[in-house]
Amino acid sequence: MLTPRKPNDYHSVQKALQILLAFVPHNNEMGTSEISTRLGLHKSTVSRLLNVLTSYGFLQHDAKTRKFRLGTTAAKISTAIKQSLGEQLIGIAQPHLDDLRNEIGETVALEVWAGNITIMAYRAEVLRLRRVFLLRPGDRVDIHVSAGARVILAFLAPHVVDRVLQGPFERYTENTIVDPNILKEQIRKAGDEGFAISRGERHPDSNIIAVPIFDYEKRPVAAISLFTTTERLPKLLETDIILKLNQAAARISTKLLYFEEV
Amino acid sequence: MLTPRKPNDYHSVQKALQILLAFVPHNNEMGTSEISTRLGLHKSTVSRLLNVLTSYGFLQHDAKTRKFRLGTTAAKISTAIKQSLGEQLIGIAQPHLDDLRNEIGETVALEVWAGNITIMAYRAEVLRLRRVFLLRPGDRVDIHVSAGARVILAFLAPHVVDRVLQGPFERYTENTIVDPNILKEQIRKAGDEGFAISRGERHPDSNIIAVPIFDYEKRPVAAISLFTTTERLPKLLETDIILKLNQAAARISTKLLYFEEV
DNA sequence: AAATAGAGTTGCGTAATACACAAATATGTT
DNA sequence: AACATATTTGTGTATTACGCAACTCTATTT
Repeated sequence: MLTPRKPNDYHSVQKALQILLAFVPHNNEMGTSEISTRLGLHKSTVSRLLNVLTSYGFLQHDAKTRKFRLGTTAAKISTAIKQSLGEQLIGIAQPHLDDLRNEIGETVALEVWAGNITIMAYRAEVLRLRRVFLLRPGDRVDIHVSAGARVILAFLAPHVVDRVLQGPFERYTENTIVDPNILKEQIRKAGDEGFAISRGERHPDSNIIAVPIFDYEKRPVAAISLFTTTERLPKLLETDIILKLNQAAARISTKLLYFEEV
Repeated sequence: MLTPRKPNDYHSVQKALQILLAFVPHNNEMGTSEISTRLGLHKSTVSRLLNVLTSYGFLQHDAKTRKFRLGTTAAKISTAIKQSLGEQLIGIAQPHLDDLRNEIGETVALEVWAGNITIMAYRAEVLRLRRVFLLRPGDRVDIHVSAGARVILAFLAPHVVDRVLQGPFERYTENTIVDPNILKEQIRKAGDEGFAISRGERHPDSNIIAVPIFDYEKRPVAAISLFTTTERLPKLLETDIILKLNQAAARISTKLLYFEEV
C-alpha cells in the first residue's frame, strides 16, 4: 500500500493517521509495540509519532500502563461534529434541495424531526403550485399527516413509534388517518419501500412523497418532502422521481457524515 | 513554534494535525487558501495535505464549493469515544480507586449515575469496616440517601433535579431526609463545596463522603464515595481526605477526556 | 463570447528530515 | 540481583517535503 515511495506522498502523515485509526472503533488501550506489530511499522517510528499525536492531544498517555488511548482533541472533534451538524443541517441541505427542485421541476422541502412533530425547515419551490396549502418554513406538522414523519418513524426505535402514536389525532380532511393501527401499517410500509406518501391528508389537494435523511449516527433526522397536486401524483410515481429524491437525500446524509457499514 | 527544524520533529505530521485542528470546534467549511492563510502554511503544502487527510476520511471535500469539512473518520472517532468510555468506565476507574484506597486507607467506591438512581459499580475496601451495611457491586441506591447522587445532581440541569426530587422517599433511618426541599438545599450546598456528605441516612452507621467524576461532555457521570463510620467521619473531614478524593476523581475524569475550557 | 480574477493543483530541484538499525534506558518479574 | 520485555534515543544516509512558479479550473464581468 505504501511501498512505491514518491515525493509528496506524505508517508509520515499517512502513518500518523493510520496510528490514529488503529484506535477506532474500540479505543483500546495500546502500547508502542502492539501498534508497531499491528500496523507493521518500525517501533521507533511508532514511538516518535505517538509523541507527536499525544502532544497535540489526539492521544492520551497513561504513565502507569505506558499505553495510549484517544485524547481530548478527539473528544473536541466529537463535540465539533455534533454541534456543527445540528446547527448547519438546514444550510447543508439547502443547495441540494435547490438542485433537486431544478432537476425535477417540483417543489421540495426539508422536514426536520423534532421528537413528536416535524418542522418545515426550508422549501425550494416551483411557481406552478397553488401556494395556499403549502407549509411555510417554521411551520410545525403533526406526525399523522406528515409523509416525512412517517418515513422518519420507519427508521426509529419501536418504542418511539408507540409513544408518538398515542394520539389523539386531529381530522384535517376526509382522508386524514386517525387510527394508530393504520398509521403503524403505513410506517411499516414506508420502512419496506424507503419512502412514504400522504394523499390529501392535511389538505384535500396536498400530496406528498417523502424520503429519509440520516446522520452520522444513522439516525433519521429529517426528510425530503416533495409537494404536488392530486392530478400530478400518479404520473410522478411512475417515473424515477423517487430515485432522484433518494439520491439528493443520500448526498445530504453524506454531508451529515452518514456512512454505510464496512 | 515550528521554526528550529530538527530530525524526528515530524513537521509534516504536525502541519496535518494543525489543519485538522483548524476545523475544531466549529467545523466550518474552509478552502485551501483560507486554511493556508489562517495557519501560515504554503498553499501547495496545504493542498497536498488536505488530499491525504481526505483520502483517510478525516476530511470531506465538497466538489461544488471546493471546500472541506470534517469527514466520516472524524465521526467514527466520535462514536468510538462515546462507546468506549461508556463501556470502560468501571475498568478505567478501578485502578484509581485501588490506589486511592491504598493511599488513604479507607473504603472507597464508584457510584454510577443511572438517570434516577445510582448504581454501586465497584468497591475498593479496607477490612476494618463492619461490612454489614456496605453496598455491594450492582446494588441500586436511592438518590435521597446517596451522597454520590447528591453531588452528581449538583452538576446536573435544574429540571433533572426537579424531576428526580418528586419522591416519594423511603425512610431508612431516623436520619433519612425525605423532604425534597431539604434535599434540594443539600444539593445546592454540594454544588458550592464540591462534595456531599450523608450521615447515617441509609443505615445508622453508614457515613459517606462523595465527589463527582465528569466525562468529556462535562457531564457528572459518576461519583467516588468514601464509606466510613460515625466515629471516624469528623476526623476524616478535618484532614485533606477530600482533596485526595478530588485528585483521584480528577484523574478518572481526565481519562474520560474531561478537560477544562481554554 | 472573450477577458479577467481568484482559487486550487502540479512539476521540479534541492535543502532538509524521516527512516532503520543499534544502543541505551526504563520497567516489571523471577 | 539478574533477567526479560518494552520503550526511547542517537546517528548517518537515502529519501522526500518544501517553496517557487507555471498551470488549470471556475466563476464573474465586460
